[in-house]
Parts: sequence; C-alpha cells; structure tokens
Amino acid sequence: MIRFLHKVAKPFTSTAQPQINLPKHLKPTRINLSLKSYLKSNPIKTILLFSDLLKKKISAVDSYSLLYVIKACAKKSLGTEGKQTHTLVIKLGYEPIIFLQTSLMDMYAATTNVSDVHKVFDEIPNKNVVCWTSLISAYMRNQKPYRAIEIFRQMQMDGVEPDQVTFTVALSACADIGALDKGVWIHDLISRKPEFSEDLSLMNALVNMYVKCGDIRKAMLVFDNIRVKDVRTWTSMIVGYALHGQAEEALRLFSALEEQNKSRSSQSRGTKDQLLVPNDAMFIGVLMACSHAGMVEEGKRYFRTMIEEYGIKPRLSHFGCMVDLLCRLGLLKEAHSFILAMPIQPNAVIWRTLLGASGVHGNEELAAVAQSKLRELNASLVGDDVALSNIYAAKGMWEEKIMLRHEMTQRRTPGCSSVEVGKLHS
DNA sequence: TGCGTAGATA
Repeated sequence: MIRFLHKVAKPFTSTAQPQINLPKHLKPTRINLSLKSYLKSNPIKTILLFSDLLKKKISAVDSYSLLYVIKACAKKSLGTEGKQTHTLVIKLGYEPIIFLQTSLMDMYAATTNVSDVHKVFDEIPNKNVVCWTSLISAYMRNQKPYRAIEIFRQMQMDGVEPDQVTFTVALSACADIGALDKGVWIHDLISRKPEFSEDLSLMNALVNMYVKCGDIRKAMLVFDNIRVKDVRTWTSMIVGYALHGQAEEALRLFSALEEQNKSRSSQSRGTKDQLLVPNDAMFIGVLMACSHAGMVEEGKRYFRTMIEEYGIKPRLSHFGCMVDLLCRLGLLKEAHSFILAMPIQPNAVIWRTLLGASGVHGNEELAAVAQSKLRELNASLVGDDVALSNIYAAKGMWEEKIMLRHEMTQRRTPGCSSVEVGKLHS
C-alpha cells in the first residue's frame, strides 16, 4: 500500500474545510503532464510520483494531479489508495470539481462496490449527464442491468438528456436482459439525433442489442447502415448469426471480411490501418458457428487458420468451442484427447461439456472421468452428479448409481434458491 | 481534466 496520509479519514462524511482556492491552474503543469503520461504506460509510477509530490511540494497538487492519480488507482484496482485520494480531494477543497467526482465514481466502480459509487453520486449537487452515465455504467460493471435501466429512466425523469455514451451503456443493459422493447425505444430516441449515427461505439452497441434480443434481421439492417465498421461491428454480427443457428451466414460474413481485407491490401500499400484483422473474439464467433452447425472439419480448419495465419494464441474459450464442437457430434474420445493435449489447464466449463455430451451419447466411462475432474477442480455442481447418476440409470448400472447417490448425500450442502420479485432488482 | 460497444458449456 502506498500511503499518502497518516490517517485515512472517511471520505464520504468528511467535514474538512477547503484549504486551497479554486481554480489553481488553468493549464496542466509540467509535473501533471508527467503524471498523465505515466498513466498509460505505468500507472503505479503515476501514484508514486504523486506520493512524492505530496511529500515535497503539496502546493503543486491541483485538480489535474488528483484526477490522474484517481485514474491510476482505478486502472490498477487500488481501492485503499483511491480512498486516500478521495480524502485528499476533500481535504484540499477540490470537491466542487465535477470531473473529479465522476472519476472517483469510476474508481470506486473498479475497486470497491456500487454503493460507494452511489454515495459519491448522491453527494454531487448538480448532477450532469456524465455523472448519471457513470452511475449507470457502474451498475453495469457490477452485473446489475435491471438497476442500470431503472437509473437510466430516473435520469430522464430528472430532465437530464442522455448523450451517446448514456445510450451505449443503456443498450448494453437491454442486451444483457434481452429487453427488446426497451432497446427499440432507445433506438427510436437515437434516430432523432442524426449525428449519433456517426458514433461507432453506439452503433456497435445497437447491433449487439438486436443480436442478443433475438432480432437478427434488425441487427443486420443496422450493420448494413454502418458506413465505417470496425472489428467489433463484424464480431457482433458474426456471433449474432452463430447464436441463432445461422452458421452459414456467420461464416459468409467472416469470408466477406477476409475478402475485403484482401482487396484493400492489394489496392494500395499505405492502407494497412484500414484492414480489419480478425482477432480472438471474432474467432470465438466463427468457432461457435461451426459448433452450432456441426461443421467439424471447418471448425478444425478455422482453429488452425487462427493460430497459423493470424498468429492468435488460443485461449480457454477457443479450446472450449472446439471441445463443444467435437462433443456435439459425439466425437467424445477425440474431445477427450483434445482436452488432454491442451497446453493450458482445462476448466470446469470444458469438463462439464464433456460430461453433458457423455450423458447424451451414453458414454459412462468418459462421464466418470469428467466427473472426477470436476471434483478435482472443486467445481462440481449437484447437477453434475445427477447427470452421471442418470447415465448409470439409463445403462442399468444400479450399483454405481446407488454408490454415487450415497456419495452425494454425504457431500451434500444445503440447497439455496432465489426468486426475483418484480423486475427491478438483479 | 470526467461516462461507452464484441467473446465457449448446460
């Protein structure tokens, strides 16, 4: 821990009086430029430099330096240092600077919890669109999409007009919960501002919302209307087709992108930055498409292309897609060898895929292997035992089934269930 | 000087 203060006061309830009048500097000072430059390459250095500055020349600390150090704490998930900086903001009298308040919200979202974010938000007297968006985004980061949408509505009732960023986050919340009606409503609001259609992040969020809410036709319409697309635009659409079982469309789109790249690179030499090189996320979409369509040979070919042509190191999710692909076609032994040959340790998702497929294809031997691996990983769920037990039953292996049931009751932990009341909390 | 979008299983 890097200590800025001898005693860390409670930032939310501090009654410290401002010691420095605002604004101190109209332009960033030289030291601030250093703090800012390290923020990108080495955020810890920003914090250390700031700590030094505080000891040697506290009068040089202004709202810019505080901002950069707050951002550094957020980047490195340093909650204690972030809280100390918050205390400093109050002690030095920089509370009225709204930029600091929004970055503090962002810092708490990254380091502690949403309730701290909400406390900062509540204490801002004149909340603007960025404050509201930061709050919505904080709820999204903490997997609370229902609450995010609720706050989005609250913001509008408060008479604050959403900007492109607010809409982007709100659409992502709709995508998360499959709220097509709300997504369409937001799309309508966006359409009233033609300049918003130039915002690629917003358009990507719109494509993704339609994809996740199941309206693939509308997603494609939006996709087609985006003049300058990026890798994320293409990935959303490829994943969209893959998720909806339209594997051929997904792969057609992937080929179209490859074609586009080919023709662009042959046209002129200086357009390398115009190439949209497929990345690891896009290949997840491609492999998912092959898996859902049972295209095992194509899947293997794309897996190789990814590694050999594009130099992408497969991650756990890519291996997972391949295991899924083999398992769906009942190639259980091949899937098992594939898992054993993986250069990284397979996780519970992968073993559970094999377990599920062993159940479907009645292979009790591999089901037991997968089951024991899940137990080794300490990741076995009651459902996994039930899956294996069902296979034993289907095969008439009653002794094994009884043994397993006995083990299950020995290891049993109390069950728990949750009920969602209304739709407001998630 | 502050807020943003894609990604394996069941």
